[in-house]
Amino acid sequence: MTDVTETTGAGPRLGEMGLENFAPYLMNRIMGRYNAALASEMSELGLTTPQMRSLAVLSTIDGILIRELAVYAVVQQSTLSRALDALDQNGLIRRETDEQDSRATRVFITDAGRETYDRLWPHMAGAYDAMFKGIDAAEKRAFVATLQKMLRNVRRHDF
Amino acid sequence: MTDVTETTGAGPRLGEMGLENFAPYLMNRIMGRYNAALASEMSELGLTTPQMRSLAVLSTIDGILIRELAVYAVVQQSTLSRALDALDQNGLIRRETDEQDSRATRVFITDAGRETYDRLWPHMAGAYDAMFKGIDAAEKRAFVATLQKMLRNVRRHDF
DNA sequence: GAAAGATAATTGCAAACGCATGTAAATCTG
DNA sequence: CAGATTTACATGCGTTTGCAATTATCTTTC
Repeated sequence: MTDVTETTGAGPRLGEMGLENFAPYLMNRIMGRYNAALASEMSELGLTTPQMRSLAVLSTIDGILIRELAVYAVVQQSTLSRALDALDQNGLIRRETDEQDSRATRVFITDAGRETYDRLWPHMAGAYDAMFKGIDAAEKRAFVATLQKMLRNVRRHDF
Repeated sequence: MTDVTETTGAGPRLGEMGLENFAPYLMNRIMGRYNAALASEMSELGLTTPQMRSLAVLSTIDGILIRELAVYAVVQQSTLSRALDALDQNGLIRRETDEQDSRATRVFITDAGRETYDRLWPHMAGAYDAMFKGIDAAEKRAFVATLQKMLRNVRRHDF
């Protein structure tokens, strides 16, 4: 059977398959809203998006290397470096030179950082729930499984 | 049954459900790579991301209002305004005051713009195919259907 | 139908971003 | 094992972005 969402080669143009069937368009629209809504709520907590993401990642993987954190948080390393400066100054994280490799730096979340994360998380959870409203557990599971395949397709790191 | 991806209320923390099961994280990672790869290829064509998206949207919905284009292209209106300046100067689009409402402006893609779109599209199609490698038509359809529900959940416009 | 309020697009300006470079340390090579 | 290359992180600097204010027009209200 023919599938207009199959673009291999020159493929169907966007006009033929329609914007609303083009997954990257939909994903950018959705994440645009999700990120904008969250950024606006974070500004009330005095946090930028890179700062929020850093805390969120560190809440699950503490003591990570800066270059790894940049991948997880989906921010450029130079941007992350400055975000970490701010978090450091506010006592939310701590940087420590790696023991094996003195070029590398590990980042640790502090108790104050965890407290900030605790205030931050309900906003992320709220945005998440809003996004999945009316989508049952099975559909959500299938959706996440596909996302995991896609990430494996496009990522440039082993994580 | 319990579902750790259900975050309603205070919900499970990110650490409990795991980053790799948190859809917004996965979507940001995937779109981060998709957009970065595309942006780098576009720079060789002398186009920025907002310019690329404008042409892509206009290829399917021509003569759209600027404020609508901003929504479809997922760019701030002030950013779009400047992107349109550049596209205009390069003769790829044309701005025309709306007939009913002289505050509003409609944007049209020119023949040169369509030619640029024709050179641009294979890159978008390539990134799209890479992203969905190993994902069959049925899974893709289900995935897009979920995305459409999600967009309806988060969008602030009727389109 | 005039005044007040809302909406469309642009633009000034400060902040944020990303590229390229710098510095330091590790690894690879002959 | 010395020199060359690569890698980690930070930072200088030019560009881009986004917020807020501006201008112009439309809509509502009394």
